[in-house]
Amino acid sequence: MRRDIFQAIADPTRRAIISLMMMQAMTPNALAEQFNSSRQAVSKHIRILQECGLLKSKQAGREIYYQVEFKKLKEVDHWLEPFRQMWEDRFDNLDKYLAKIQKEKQNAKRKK
Amino acid sequence: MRRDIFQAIADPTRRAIISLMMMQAMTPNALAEQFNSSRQAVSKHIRILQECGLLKSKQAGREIYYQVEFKKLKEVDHWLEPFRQMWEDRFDNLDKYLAKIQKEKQNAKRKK
DNA sequence: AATTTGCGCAACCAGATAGTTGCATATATT
DNA sequence: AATATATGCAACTATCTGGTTGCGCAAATT
Repeated sequence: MRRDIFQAIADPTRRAIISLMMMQAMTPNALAEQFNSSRQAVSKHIRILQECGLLKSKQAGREIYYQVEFKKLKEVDHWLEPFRQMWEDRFDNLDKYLAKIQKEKQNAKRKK
Repeated sequence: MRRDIFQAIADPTRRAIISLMMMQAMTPNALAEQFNSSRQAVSKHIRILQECGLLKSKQAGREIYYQVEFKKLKEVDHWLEPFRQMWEDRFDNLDKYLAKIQKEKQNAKRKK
């Protein structure tokens, strides 16, 4: 069973959960009321988010408050890091690359 | 069929493809050689990446060069944006929040 | 012209996933 | 003590996903 953060945020409902819980911890019931989903469906999402470390919980009587562990999102941010400069580069190197390939091929032919 | 960028980068093979193609465009065959996966498996990943706009292609003879459209990754970056300050905040507001809830409940009781 | 190569497409399959339903447990409320 | 509430867990189901296999087509090589 894969259970990494990329997998966790792939689901739109789970992303919505994270957004909803940005400012405050919430209980499963309170969360479920915000969606059309059933409590159990939401609970399953909570479990997945918790298993990958994106949520932590705190029991308060019979209620359980869940809170987002934002630090975990750094992993996504870190993965994006090397690409950040790429999407700022204006130029399109594909054409240049193809031109280079083309030239090499012709050189190879010539040698034969 | 869901086909958004979060779904696309959820798969580790697809993330590896994006990383591999960071510096240069590649053909499906060249890509497949870098993995244990078959050409068809890789081709399927390529299709998914293309469908969500993360790859664009250019035919060169019978070969097809694919290149990452890094700008598309901005969408992920943008989603992370509001959380960025959260993971820098040191303090844990869950305990404060619970204390507040607790106090409110006791006030409610007292009124009765 | 015949063969090889690079590629996409469609059908099929096993395993994962999201959701539902039903049940058990512990804490509040009455 | 009896009931209501908040929650988790397990079983079941439909759908999605990643992979394989087989095929066809177009470009390159012979």
